[in-house]
Amino acid sequence: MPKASTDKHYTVGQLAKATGTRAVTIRYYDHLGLLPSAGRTASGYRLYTENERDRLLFIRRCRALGFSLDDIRELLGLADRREASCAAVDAKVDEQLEQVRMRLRDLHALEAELERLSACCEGGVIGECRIIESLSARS
Amino acid sequence: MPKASTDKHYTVGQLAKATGTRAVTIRYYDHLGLLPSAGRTASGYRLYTENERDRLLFIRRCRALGFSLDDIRELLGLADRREASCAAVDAKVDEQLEQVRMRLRDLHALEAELERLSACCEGGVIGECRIIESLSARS
DNA sequence: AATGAAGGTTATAGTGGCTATAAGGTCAAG
DNA sequence: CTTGACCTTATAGCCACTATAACCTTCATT
Repeated sequence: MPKASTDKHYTVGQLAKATGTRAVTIRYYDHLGLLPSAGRTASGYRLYTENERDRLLFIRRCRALGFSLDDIRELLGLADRREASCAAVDAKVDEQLEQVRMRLRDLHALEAELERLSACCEGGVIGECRIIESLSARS
Repeated sequence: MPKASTDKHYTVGQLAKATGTRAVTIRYYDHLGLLPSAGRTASGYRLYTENERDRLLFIRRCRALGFSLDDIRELLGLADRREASCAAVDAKVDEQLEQVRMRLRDLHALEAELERLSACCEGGVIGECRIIESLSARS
């Protein structure tokens, strides 16, 4: 890793473009303390370095995997402790994987039920619609 | 099922038990106008009839299928027009089905990526963890 | 009749992860 | 020296609830 120009600076807007994040979202992360200690220009503009850009990219990758911001806060904390065991990281990933699988199971069930409903419509009037019938109480 | 006493009345709590919905949620639906015109006792308690119980069950079934409350408001409107074509109902179901399938595709991709991540952890320290590496910027 | 528990009522604020709006300050170019 | 693109903050809204507070009603027991 040749760290050539490590002192490149970004305003929020530039960082937004560089990372595919909206500026408001960056400010939101700042507000939450996820992207802390941004430097400021004399006039109060945020100034980010490559360090913070990388941190933001890390956050966005985690978000894309479905991690909550709280999860990400933990992951960021772990990532900084280079000598610690990575068991906790692995556990977080496995936990997230399990949650995704649970949601998949739920959605598959939903899909099946919606398919069933869709198939039973024969194109008549609502008074005879099996979909509405199915959704209505007949207990 | 002999529908003996069609004028059975429910307080919120009773309706909650009868439908597996929380009382607060029922009041919330009332507030939104989804479960309108509940009668009131002299002292101001809501009083629901079997009509409203059925309407609530309809809402809950739709919710279980992932429909938004706005969708449900539409579906309720449709369900009442017994002579109208049920094409709109069918379309709503198909649209919801398509959305569920989209979310399924997204989640399957997430699952695959998380599986990949999980598999690449070899149980060392964080400094060498491939998961953290994967999540960190290397562009 | 008094009391206490279990119900009911309202209004308001919080959840998560942003997004939208308002009302203003800064900066480079023409 | 003005225009327009950028930046700043604070606040409110989204969805479908959930939680809290402060109060009122009903019913059973003493």
